[in-house]
Amino acid sequence: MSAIHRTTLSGSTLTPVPESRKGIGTRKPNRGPSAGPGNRRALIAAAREVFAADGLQAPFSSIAKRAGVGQGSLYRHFPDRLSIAVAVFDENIDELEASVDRPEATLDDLFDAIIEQAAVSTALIDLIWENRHDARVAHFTQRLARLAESLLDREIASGRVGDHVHTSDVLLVVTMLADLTARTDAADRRTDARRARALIDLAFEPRSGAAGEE
Amino acid sequence: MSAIHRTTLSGSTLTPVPESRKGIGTRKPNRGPSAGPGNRRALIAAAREVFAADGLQAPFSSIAKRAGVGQGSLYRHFPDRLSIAVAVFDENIDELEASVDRPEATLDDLFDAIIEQAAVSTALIDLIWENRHDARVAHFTQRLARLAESLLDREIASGRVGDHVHTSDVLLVVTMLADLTARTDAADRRTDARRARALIDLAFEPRSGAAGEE
Amino acid sequence: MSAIHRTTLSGSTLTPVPESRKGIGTRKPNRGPSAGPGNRRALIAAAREVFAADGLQAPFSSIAKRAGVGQGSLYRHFPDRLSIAVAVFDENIDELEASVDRPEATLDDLFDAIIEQAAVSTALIDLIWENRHDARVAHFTQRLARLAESLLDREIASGRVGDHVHTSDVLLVVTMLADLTARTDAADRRTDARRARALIDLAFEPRSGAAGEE
Amino acid sequence: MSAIHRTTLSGSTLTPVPESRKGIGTRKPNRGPSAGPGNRRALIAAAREVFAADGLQAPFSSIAKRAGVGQGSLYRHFPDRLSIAVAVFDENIDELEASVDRPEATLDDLFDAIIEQAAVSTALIDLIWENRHDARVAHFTQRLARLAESLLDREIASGRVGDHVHTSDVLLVVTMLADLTARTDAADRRTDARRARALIDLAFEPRSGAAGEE
DNA sequence: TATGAATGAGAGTTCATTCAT
DNA sequence: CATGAATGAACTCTCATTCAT
Repeated sequence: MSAIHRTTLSGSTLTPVPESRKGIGTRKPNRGPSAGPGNRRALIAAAREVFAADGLQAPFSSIAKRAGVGQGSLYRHFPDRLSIAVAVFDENIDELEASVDRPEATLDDLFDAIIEQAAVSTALIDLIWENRHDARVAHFTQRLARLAESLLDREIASGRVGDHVHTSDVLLVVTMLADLTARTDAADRRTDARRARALIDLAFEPRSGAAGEE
Repeated sequence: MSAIHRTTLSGSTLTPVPESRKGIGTRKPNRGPSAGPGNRRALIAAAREVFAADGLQAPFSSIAKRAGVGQGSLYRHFPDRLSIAVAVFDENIDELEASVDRPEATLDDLFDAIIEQAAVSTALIDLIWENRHDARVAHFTQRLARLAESLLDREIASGRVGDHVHTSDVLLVVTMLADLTARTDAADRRTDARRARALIDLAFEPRSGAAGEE
Repeated sequence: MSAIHRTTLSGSTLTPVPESRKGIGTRKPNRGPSAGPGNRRALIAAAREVFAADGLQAPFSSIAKRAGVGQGSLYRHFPDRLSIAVAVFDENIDELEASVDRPEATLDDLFDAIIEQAAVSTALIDLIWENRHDARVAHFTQRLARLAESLLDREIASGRVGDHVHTSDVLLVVTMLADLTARTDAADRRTDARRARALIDLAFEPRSGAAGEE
Repeated sequence: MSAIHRTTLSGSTLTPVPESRKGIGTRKPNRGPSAGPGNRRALIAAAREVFAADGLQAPFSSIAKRAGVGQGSLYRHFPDRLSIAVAVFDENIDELEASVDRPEATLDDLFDAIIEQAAVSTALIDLIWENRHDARVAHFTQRLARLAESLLDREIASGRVGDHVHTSDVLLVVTMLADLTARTDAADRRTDARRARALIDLAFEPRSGAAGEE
């Protein structure tokens, strides 16, 4: 009965959205301004789940519903799709930094983390690349770049990666990897990811002819 | 209170005659069945443009409109989104084969051709990967694979590519490349593509241990 | 070639902003949630009229239009045809009970009331019989049965109806009568109904062999 | 995938219509004028099946499809819904006459035959009563009346039916019975029909006070 | 400030009817 | 005269956004 409007081509319906038909007219009491921060967190969490399950084009209202929050509040906190998407992905980068910003972390760790976030990453990638020029987005392209750069420097210094590799290469590869993993369904994911990683390793390894770093 | 929908049979169980159909419609003349093939071609062309401009989720009706064809005809020729997408991409693969199926063609030519088709390729990729298991799609995954395979064999034989590379690697790379190019907007496209190609070359080149270089 | 549907997020994966919504719309002001109950009543009244005039298959949207209510509100209150039909018919049964649930009421009163509701009853009957097994419908089959039963008991006790008549007979007769009256157009309605009632009287009257009349 | 347009309230999908997607463009050869009568017969048979399976509001085109005939031919033979419905029901009355127009036939036989035709009879009844005043329909109201009359006369003469019963009563009863049977689903059909028949018998039996015939 | 109902434009799909072949 | 593709209006249902409470 639902899902008629869904496109024929994408059919992800992971979490079937509670469908809380609690009868019309039972209105949650206005909890007042103090609910603000809590609502914001709930909305971000809900958006993450909804985007993961239904993609970036999921009904905006379903985010509010899943967060247990009024539509109005959603609009207050996040006036458009991009703003909530940015909030979600900001958290994602937080995670990324948390798991990668250690002295002993390697590029491989970054790739692992990216693959880990695959489901949400489809959206991430779509977002990053499509809105590359939006101010709100630019800032986390930079965060990602910073991350990539520090990892890369270390890897090159340690000789595990050739100095022909630039930060932009890493970002390129992150993009591709995220994309690839996100598209692939669970069954093939591991295989495809491994294959891609192998290619990346080959491309990144120090080149024989090069003197490296003296 | 008066009967708004009078029916053909005058009883309410029967199909109401749409109010507007009674009027003197200024409808495009029925060009007859001979319009069929032309319509089909127009639809595919329109779909290509529409998908390229607005993505795979562009209003289905806009395809009909751009093709200058009735909605019904669109549905007759292509009962769902996938079927017209397949038609478009079939043509794409035709082009691909045409430009790559020569004895002297290289993998680089394939990559060039893919990048050339970038705009439409977003959709292509979305399609290929999301409907990987649909019979209609499977067949051109195969066409693509065949293409990749013959090119790869030749490249390996000529020593330009290492024999550690498999057809599936080529397909992976094609996917990633198409995706990347499609997302990138015109300005950065050339730069990004060149960078990605460079990485691919590194990953594909014959490995030192092999008989390749000395 | 130019982007017809620019999206909120500026990327093609996101929801396009409908061209028209940008313009200065002359849309009816949002009267707020307080309009709810009024809307609901208006919708039921409109549905009654529309169903009566055009049958159960009248355009669903025409109900909203006649009620002066947005389509969305119609769907919020009544997610499908059956639910609004049930609401209408529930009111009908209310009326029926109001006019028949008196100590001095007779089966004839019930029949009169049914005939009175004839126009809406076509739909009623179609509904009751076609969705006999739907939970929402079952409940008012029961209300009707209860009504019929209490009337019947009284009639039999008073000797006006034979005890060979069961509640199910009354329901059968109610169905048939409603159907008949609904189909008949105004001119013949009175005649046909009278004739049918006469037959019913004959079928229901106490049988000679029974203890009824000495 | 289909059936979206179907009303929520009616869900009869007995015969799922072959769905002969024989590819677009394979056109049956024009068999010339000689196909006329055969087509007509095929159309009537198809209409009977389609109406029985999907009701009177079944897609007009599905009749042509099931008959294996072009839409144009359908329109040529039967310019509107009523005309083909009339043709179908004419055949029905033929059958009725065939099975009832014997000296030893009784009203019960008529009722049996009507019940037998139940599936198609829904439509029949809808038609007869809604278009009672259309010239094309009037004629078979008459045929039916003639049938009823001759049976009734015989029954009254033989004393099995009271002379308080008129032809119009029989027609009324036929209508009601057909309607009832048509609506009822297979499981309850027998029970309901029996119950109704019992009531009819009571209503039709010779009345005690009446002197009968003599 | 939070809530969620109200609003209506639009997208997808069906189907009556026409008409070139 | 048969065929069946073409046409497009109509109908259903969805969802972004506003706004009274």
